[in-house]
Amino acid sequence: MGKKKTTSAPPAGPRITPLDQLAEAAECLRVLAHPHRLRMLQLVRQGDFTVGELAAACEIVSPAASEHLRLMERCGFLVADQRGRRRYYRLAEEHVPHLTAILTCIESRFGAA
Amino acid sequence: MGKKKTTSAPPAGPRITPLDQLAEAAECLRVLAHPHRLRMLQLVRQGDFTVGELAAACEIVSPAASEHLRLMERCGFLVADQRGRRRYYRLAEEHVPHLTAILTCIESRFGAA
DNA sequence: TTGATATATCGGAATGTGACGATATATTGA
DNA sequence: TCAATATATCGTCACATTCCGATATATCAA
Repeated sequence: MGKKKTTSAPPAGPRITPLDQLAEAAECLRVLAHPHRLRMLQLVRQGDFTVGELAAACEIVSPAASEHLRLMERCGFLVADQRGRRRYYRLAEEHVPHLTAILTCIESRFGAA
Repeated sequence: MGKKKTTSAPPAGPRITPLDQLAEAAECLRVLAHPHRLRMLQLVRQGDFTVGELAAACEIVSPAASEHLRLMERCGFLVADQRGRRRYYRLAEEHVPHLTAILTCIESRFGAA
């Protein structure tokens, strides 16, 4: 039972995260936990899209898409710039790695055409 | 479509997932989207734990922990075996890769002691 | 200007979730 | 057997979310 310590073993600590940090993480996950929002994220990963385009891709009306997009903008996942009467959404740079990780995980499990 | 976009991207498939699959994915994410459940998953990644141990680690009462654990068991994330009056939970083998990916993502963003 | 388009916002109904307390069941140990 | 422990279940309540329809605002096109 002597703990044989190999070189460069990862930190053996129990790797737990404070509960208030996990609460933040859970909030982020709740934002992701919606089929239309997931599809919107899949799309904006590949370029800019307008509210109407994303609504059509999700087969929902624009007002509904607008709310989903604003939610994701408020929590920092998306950024938008307005050009004329259109509003173009794209992924926020800082979240690209995390969102990519999660979307890749989902696609590996549920497939992507 | 935005014409200012540099459309040099190859016409690779838009990598979208059918909405009903995304609905399943969203359900899974909703299960994960809770601070106590996230901590439970962090713990059971490192071995088996009883309901009471997980409740203590989350600073909640056992009945609450019991419900969270049963939810994660029903959706396939956890498996349990009963030994005496204790019930030991651990990660379901088939979900280890996906859960590891997501927990790693969370820990990289929110830290883990 | 007028009319059409794109997006945003509001109100309300339906639904679901989580916390909580109380109780129930089962197993161990004395 | 009895009492204590470990876990499960139930009922209820407060709260948030989602969807829908209607309306509001802003911008473009003619």
